[in-house]
Amino acid sequence: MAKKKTLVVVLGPTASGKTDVAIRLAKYFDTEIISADSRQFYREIPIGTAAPTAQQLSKVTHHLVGNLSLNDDYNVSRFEQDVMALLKEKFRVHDLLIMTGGSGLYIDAVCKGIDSLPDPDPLLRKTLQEKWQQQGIEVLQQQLQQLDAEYYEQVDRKNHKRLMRAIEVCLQTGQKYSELRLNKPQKRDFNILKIGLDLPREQLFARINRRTEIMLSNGWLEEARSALPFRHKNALNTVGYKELFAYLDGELTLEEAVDKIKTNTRRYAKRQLTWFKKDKEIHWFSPEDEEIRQFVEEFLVGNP
RNA sequence: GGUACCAUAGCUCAGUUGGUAGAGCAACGGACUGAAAAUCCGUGUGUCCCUGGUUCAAUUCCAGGUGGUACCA
Repeated sequence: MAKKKTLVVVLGPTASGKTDVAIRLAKYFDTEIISADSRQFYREIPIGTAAPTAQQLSKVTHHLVGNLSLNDDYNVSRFEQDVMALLKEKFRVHDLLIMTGGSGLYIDAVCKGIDSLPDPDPLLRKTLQEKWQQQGIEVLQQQLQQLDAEYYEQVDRKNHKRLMRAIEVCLQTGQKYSELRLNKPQKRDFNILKIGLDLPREQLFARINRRTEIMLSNGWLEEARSALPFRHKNALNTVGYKELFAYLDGELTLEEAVDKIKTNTRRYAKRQLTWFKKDKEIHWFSPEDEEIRQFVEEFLVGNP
C-alpha cells in the first residue's frame, strides 16, 4: 500500500514570516511550495504583494506565484481545482508538499473542499451591481427574500456582496442558494498539517511597518504607477494600491498614503487572525521557532 | 513682559443654560463558500490640564497656576 502523502500548510497573518519558514521547510524536505495568496498570483504586482523574490524563487520551486495577469479573472473555486491538480501531479514525486499563504478562504477550499456552484455570470453581476448602486441595498434584500427565504434569514443582510452572490446563484441555477450550499467538509486522500505563525501583536505591527518601508524602497510606487491602467481590476482592490493610487491622483500626500497603508495592513492582519483563530487544527509557532521542522517530522512519524 | 483665545478619548474636535460627556478617524472584538489583501457587523476605552473658591452638586461659573497659539511690546 502506498504511503500516505502530507500537505504542510504554513499560514498566518501578513508579515508573520511565512515565506521564509516555508522555504526552510521546503529545502529541508527537498520539496516544492504552492502559494495560497490571492494577490501573489498576479505577475505585475510582486512588490506590493510581498511575493517571494527572484532569489527566494530560485531556491525552491514555487507554484501559483506570478502565474496570472491583472487582466485575468480568478476565484477560490478555480484555485481549489488548480491546487488539487497540482497536488495530484506533485505527490507522484514528493511525499510532502508545502502550501503557504494568508488567504483563509483559499486555504480552506483546499483543505476542506468547496461546494460546486456556478461561476458568476458577468452580465448578471453587472446588472445587480448597478441595481445596488442606483436603488440601494433594500432592493437586493427583497429580491433574495423572494428567491431564497431560508438563506435570507441567515445572511448578513447589510453585505451587498453576499446578497448579490446568493441572488446570482439562484437565478443562474434555478435552485435555492441555501440548497446548494452544503458546506460539508470533503475527505482528502492526503494528510494535512497546519502550521500557524504568529507574534505578539506589537511585534507583528512593527514588522508590518518595517516591511512597508522596505517595499517602498524596492520600487513599489513605480510598480503602482505602471499598474494604474488596471486600477479598476479586482486584483488591485488591494491594500497599498488603493492608497498609492490616491497619492498619484493627488488626493493624499505620500506620507499620508504610507501611513494609511500601514494602518490598513494592520487591519488586514487582524481580519486574517480572526479567521485563523477559529480553526482548531492549526498548531501555532513563532516564525523563528526552530521546533517547527521537528514538529513536522514527528507528525510524519505519527501519520505514516 | 502685556493682552486675547485655547486646554475634553490614542488623534481631530463637539458638548454640558451646573446633575461626571459624544462624533469622525484610530484601536479592540466578530462574521465570512466563485470579488476574500475583498466585503460587512459590533464595542467608548476619559483625573473633561492643575490647585483653590462658590454650590446640595463644578468638566461647566470665579480666581490663581501651568502649557499652547495669536497679536502687541
